[in-house]
Amino acid sequence: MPEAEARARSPAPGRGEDSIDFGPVGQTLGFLLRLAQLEAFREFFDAFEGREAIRPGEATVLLLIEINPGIRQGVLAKALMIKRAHMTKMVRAMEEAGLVERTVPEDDRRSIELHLTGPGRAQLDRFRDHFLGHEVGAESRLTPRERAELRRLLRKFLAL
Amino acid sequence: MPEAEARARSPAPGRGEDSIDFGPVGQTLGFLLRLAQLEAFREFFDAFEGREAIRPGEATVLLLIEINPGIRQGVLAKALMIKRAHMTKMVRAMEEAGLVERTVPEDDRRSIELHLTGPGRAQLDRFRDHFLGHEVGAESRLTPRERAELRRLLRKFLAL
DNA sequence: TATTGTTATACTCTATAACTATA
DNA sequence: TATAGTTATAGAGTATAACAATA
Repeated sequence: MPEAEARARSPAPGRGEDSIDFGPVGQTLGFLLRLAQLEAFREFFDAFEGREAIRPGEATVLLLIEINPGIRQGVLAKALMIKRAHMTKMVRAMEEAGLVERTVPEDDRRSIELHLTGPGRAQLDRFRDHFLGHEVGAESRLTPRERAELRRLLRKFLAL
Repeated sequence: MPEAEARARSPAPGRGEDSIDFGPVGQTLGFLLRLAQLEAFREFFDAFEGREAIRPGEATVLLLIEINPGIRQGVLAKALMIKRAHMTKMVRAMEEAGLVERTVPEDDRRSIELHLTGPGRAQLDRFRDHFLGHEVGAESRLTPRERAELRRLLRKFLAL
């Protein structure tokens, strides 16, 4: 395996043979949030390794449609902070895959309401527990109390 | 301005005329970190609006080279959790822009050490205060104490 | 054999703007 | 005149693999 990039499963980003001083950069929320998000997604992909390839974005969309049946595309896009153009492509692909259904409501025929199909529900059932149950950062670093506090602070930051 | 996407400067992601129930998804760290990072970057770009176009990634690289003179490309890439191939392109562009200098050390002639040039230092001086001084989430949502605790938890999560 | 940086390729994500159909 | 969704295009970012030089 001469060039497998090794998927650097090291616990710390910059700790190895060579260390690095992050200085004041390492105290800015923007920088910390970026690294933390990368680390969280890496843990996610490691956890789903070998299983069916479901991406965080698509999984989230399915879960949100399930819990908000008939939600409109634009509302979903705004909630996930992605552009409507991107949401269109995403939802279209999921429609072609037979996972979601798109219907035009009578009261506003410009918009499109989203519902899960049978297969969509079935796929959700397959990954929901694993997806929601996978606790990021559970590997010793943060205590359960700290994880809860981190969630609380992020939700307040986001005004969720 | 018929289609300016309005840069949705709303305080909350999903709060508007239409609301959305995030359900259990809104309690997962991965989801919260992703949204928080997007929000942080949006605040960053809003704050730098109109000023010279410096991107967070490049600014971070300059700041880290300044504080770790002679740091090798690979070490920098690992610390920032980006691939070496991407770091190559980034650093090459910055070299062409005259901001950094790349030298081959005697003890390991495979590697490349990075230093700031005069112009690189000058550009750093121009944005450093604004970049480091810009406090993400300062707009009322989190108290200074909460921001400090958030930073602490993220650093512990990242083992920084 | 392994590692550092490089190049090339492809795919995802994102940003922007113009377009349509509705409102 | 504005809005919801669409389409097209371009640009970042990222992943992957193969390669040369060096260790």
